[in-house]
Amino acid sequence: MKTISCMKIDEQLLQSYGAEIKTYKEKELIFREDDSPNFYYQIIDGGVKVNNFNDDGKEFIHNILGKGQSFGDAHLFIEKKYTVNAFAIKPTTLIVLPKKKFINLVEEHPKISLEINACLSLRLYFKMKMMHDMVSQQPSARILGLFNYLRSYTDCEDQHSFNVQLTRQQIADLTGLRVETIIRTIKKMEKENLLKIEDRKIYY
DNA sequence: GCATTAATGATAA
DNA sequence: TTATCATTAATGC
Repeated sequence: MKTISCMKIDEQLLQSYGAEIKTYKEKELIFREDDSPNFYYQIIDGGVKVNNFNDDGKEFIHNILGKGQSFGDAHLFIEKKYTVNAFAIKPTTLIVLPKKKFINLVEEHPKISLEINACLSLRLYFKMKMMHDMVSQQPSARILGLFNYLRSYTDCEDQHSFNVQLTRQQIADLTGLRVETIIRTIKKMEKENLLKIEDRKIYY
């Protein structure tokens, strides 16, 4: 079966609809909780994390995105405010298209509309799979669930050599576990051949 | 040197 | 068993 990957929208096309290039510094806010979604965002270069904070002020990361990926798209089809924040985690260049123009683009390009549908569906599918693993008490199950989810995003589906480009702290914030638990668990998992660690980098 | 990230040990819940 | 706290080592700028 041919998988429909999450194709980014052609940058030229976006620009022909009036998209702008925006740059963000590390740790700069892109949008915050309760903002009204007004733009389609696609990453040209850099990285973005989507998170929020619980009552104790602890961070929970919902997602970390890289080059070529879009975010916040689901909010453009509904009238709801953001429930999360988005931050640049490194110097980042985005291409940004206002909501109305995005809708125009989608209306005039049914094929792209279908791709966006497939993309959103795929994300939902893997998110649900991950949620299933996340309620597990076993730290290794949560980590595996997260890694499977992350791998589903990447184009390069090289089995066994997917490089997890997250710090252990970020993995902890994504799984709701402590960083020490992550460190100790992934070492155990390496011994069980569930993943590889080379040069402190995690390969799954 | 300083900041960040990773690793490890001790102890409490 | 995991969280928490403290400490130390390694890494990158």
